[in-house]
Amino acid sequence: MYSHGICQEVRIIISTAPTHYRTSRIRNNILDYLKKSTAHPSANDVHQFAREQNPRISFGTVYRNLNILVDIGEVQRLESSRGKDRFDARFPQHAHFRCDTCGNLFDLPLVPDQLIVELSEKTGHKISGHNLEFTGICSSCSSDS
Amino acid sequence: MYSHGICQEVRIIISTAPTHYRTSRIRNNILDYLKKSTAHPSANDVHQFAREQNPRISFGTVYRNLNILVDIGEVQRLESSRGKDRFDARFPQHAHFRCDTCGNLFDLPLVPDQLIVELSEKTGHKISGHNLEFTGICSSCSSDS
DNA sequence: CTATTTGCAAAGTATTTGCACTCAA
DNA sequence: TTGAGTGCAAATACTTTGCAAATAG
Repeated sequence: MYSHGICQEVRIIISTAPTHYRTSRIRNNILDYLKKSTAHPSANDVHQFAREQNPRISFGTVYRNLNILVDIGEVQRLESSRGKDRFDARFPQHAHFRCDTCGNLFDLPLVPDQLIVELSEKTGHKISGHNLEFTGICSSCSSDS
Repeated sequence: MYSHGICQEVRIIISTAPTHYRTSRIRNNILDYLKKSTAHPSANDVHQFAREQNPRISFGTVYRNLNILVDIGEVQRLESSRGKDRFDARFPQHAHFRCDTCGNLFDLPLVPDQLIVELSEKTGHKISGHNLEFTGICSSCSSDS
């Protein structure tokens, strides 16, 4: 250990998160895409879309932007996808159904607001988000058999 | 490409899954542990528990057994955990609440049977499973502040 | 005996991160 | 000019898999 005098470099990093967000064309494009899409795209889907406009856009950028959009509440992250998150920017929020056979993700006509009020009252927890997924066999797959 | 005569080795593997399951002490222990636990253990938790009894039990074995238990319906896999699955063997099934502050997972008094009947009727999908998670700040964390 | 289960280590998959550079405000 | 955004590649975290040895029925 060397010491050349009494000066030392001291770095204290409190937080690496930005204090505010700037506008970014990529982020806006991603949000538009998610708002228009009904397919609940995965990060990979978003990446492919973004590359159609600018082939140099990287996975890192896609993931960072998706995390920011989730962070600021513009996008809902659907975590139930067995190792692959999906994203949904369409409101009002709703629940989803995943078909075990074809893998498709469908919207369900379940608006959880009332449930949330009831559960908050019963438990005392402040509920601010949800991730509601049902699974089974979709109507199309079950009529095929 | 070489051909030494007309004989070829042909392997057709239809499925690698066993035709039935044997009893396994490890698997039974894991199931007992999950039935008794209220903490919604992760695969890592299960591994640690299993190693208390036999330190040589590997992650592969734990994951394989958890997958089998989910497969045969003894255990519910909670996928909403941001990269880390958790497991629950307590029935009747229920919904969960995850605290964004302390990270704990709580049970919610929501029995989805009625919901499932309604949604099946409305959509025509055959709903057989679910993964219902709400998020926010738990009562304990919100009273701390 | 025969197919399942296991330990071990290596591979796989989805996501995050460090760094230097670019860009918006 | 300053801090946020980006591309790239490497790192991380969790889970699965191939193989030979052990084990249940």
